[in-house]
Amino acid sequence: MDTPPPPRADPDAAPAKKRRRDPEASRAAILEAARAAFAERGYAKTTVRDVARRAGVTHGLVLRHFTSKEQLFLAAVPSPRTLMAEVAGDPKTLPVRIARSYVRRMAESGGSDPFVAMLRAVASEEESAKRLFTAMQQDSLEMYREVIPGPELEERVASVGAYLTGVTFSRYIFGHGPLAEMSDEQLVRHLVPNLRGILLA
Amino acid sequence: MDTPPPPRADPDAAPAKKRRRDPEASRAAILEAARAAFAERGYAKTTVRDVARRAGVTHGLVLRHFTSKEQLFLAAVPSPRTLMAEVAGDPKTLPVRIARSYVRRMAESGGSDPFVAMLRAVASEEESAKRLFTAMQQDSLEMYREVIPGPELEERVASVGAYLTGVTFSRYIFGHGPLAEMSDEQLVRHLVPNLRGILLA
DNA sequence: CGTTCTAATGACCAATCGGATACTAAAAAA
DNA sequence: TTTTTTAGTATCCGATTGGTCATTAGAACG
Repeated sequence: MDTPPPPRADPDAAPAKKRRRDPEASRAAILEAARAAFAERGYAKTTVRDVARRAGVTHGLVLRHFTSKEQLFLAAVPSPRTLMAEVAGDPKTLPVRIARSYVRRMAESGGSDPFVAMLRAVASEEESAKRLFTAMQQDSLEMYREVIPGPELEERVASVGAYLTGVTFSRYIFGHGPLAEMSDEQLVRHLVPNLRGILLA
Repeated sequence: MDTPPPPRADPDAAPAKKRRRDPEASRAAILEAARAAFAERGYAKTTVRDVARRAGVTHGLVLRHFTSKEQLFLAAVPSPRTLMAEVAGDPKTLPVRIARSYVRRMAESGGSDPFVAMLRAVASEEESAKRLFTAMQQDSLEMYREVIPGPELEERVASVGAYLTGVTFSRYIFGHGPLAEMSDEQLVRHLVPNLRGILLA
C-alpha cells in the first residue's frame, strides 16, 4: 500500500521512446537537439541550455555527457562525409549527379544539415569547425581525384565546393533571392551547367 | 603642493593623434575599429568592449555614440555598395572586370572588408545583417540588368553572387585550400572562365 | 575669471554564459 | 534485502555580456 505502483513505462510518449532512465536515449536526444540548434542558430549563438531544453533535459546533463560545448559540437556534427557522395561514375554525367545529390541531401535534412552548422561555425571563427571543414574538403577531393580528368584538379574541386557553399549560404542560410525561391528541380537544372563549366574545362 | 601637475597631453601617443576631446575623431575611430572587429570575429563574437579597446576609448562611449551594438553594426557596415562595381562596359569583358574588381577590393581591405563582416553576421543569424544583404543584392542586380543579355538574369546574377560568396568564404574566412593559396593574379585567371560560364549561357 | 555644455569616463546593473559540484534517485550488483 | 553505481537534477560559481547612469573634466563663451 505504501508504494502505489510508480508510473511505469511512460504511457504518453511514443512506445519505446525515452523519458525514464536511459543514458543512450538521452545522449541521442541531446545529439539530435544539438544538430538542429547548431544548424539553426550557429555555434556562437547556440547555448548549452538551448540544446538541453530541446532535448528535454537539464543543461547539466548535456555537459555531463559531452564535457564541453566544443566537444558537443564535434560529436554532433561529425562527418559531413563529404557533401557530394555518389561521385563515382561517368564523368560526363558527374555534374548532374553532384547537383542531384546535393539538392536531395539538403532537402531531406530540412535545413538542419551538418554542413549548414559547419558553415555557421566556421563563419563565427570556431577553430574546431575549421578542422572538420578541412577534413571534409580533403575527403571530397580524393573522391574526385579518380573521376575527373584534366589539370588543376584541386582548384576545380575547390571552386565547386566554393560554389555550392555560396549556394547553400544563399538558399539555406540567407534564405532570400532567386536561389532560395527555386524549387528543387529548378535548382538542379540551374546548377548543372555551371558545375559542368567549372569541373570540365 | 596639493595638486602636482596632473599628466598633461599624453606623451606616448602619436603626435596630433586624437586623445583629447574630439567627438568626430572618436566616432570615426570607433567606426573603423568596429569594421575591423566585425570582419575579423563576426557579429556574435565581437563585443562592444572589443571595439572600444581597439578605438582606445571606453565601452560606455561606444554606446553613447551608437546606442546599441546592432546600430553600431549598421553604422559600421553600411553600403558594401555592391561587391562588384565597375560593371558598366562591354559584356564580353565583363567577367574579367568582375574578377579583377573583386580581387582588388578584397586585397585592399586586407580581410576586413565589410562584405566579410556581413557574411559572418548573416551566418550568425543577425536580422539586421540580412536586411543589408538583401539591399546589396538588389543593388547589384540592377547594375547588371542593363549590361547582361539573355534570359534568367536574376538567377545568373544570384549564382555569380553565390559563387563569389563561396570564394570569399574559402579564401578570406576559412583561409585554407587552393583558393586561399592562390596569388591574386592566379585567382583572377581562375575566376574568369567560371564567371563567364555562369553569366553568359 | 566663472558658467555652461557635453565628450568621455568608470562604476554599476541584470541577464546570461559555460562549467563544477553536491545531491537525488533509479537501476544493477551483492 | 542491502550496497554500490551512476543517470539526472538542482544549484552555485566566476566571468562576461549589452546597456544605464552619475560623475568628471575639457572646451567654448560670457
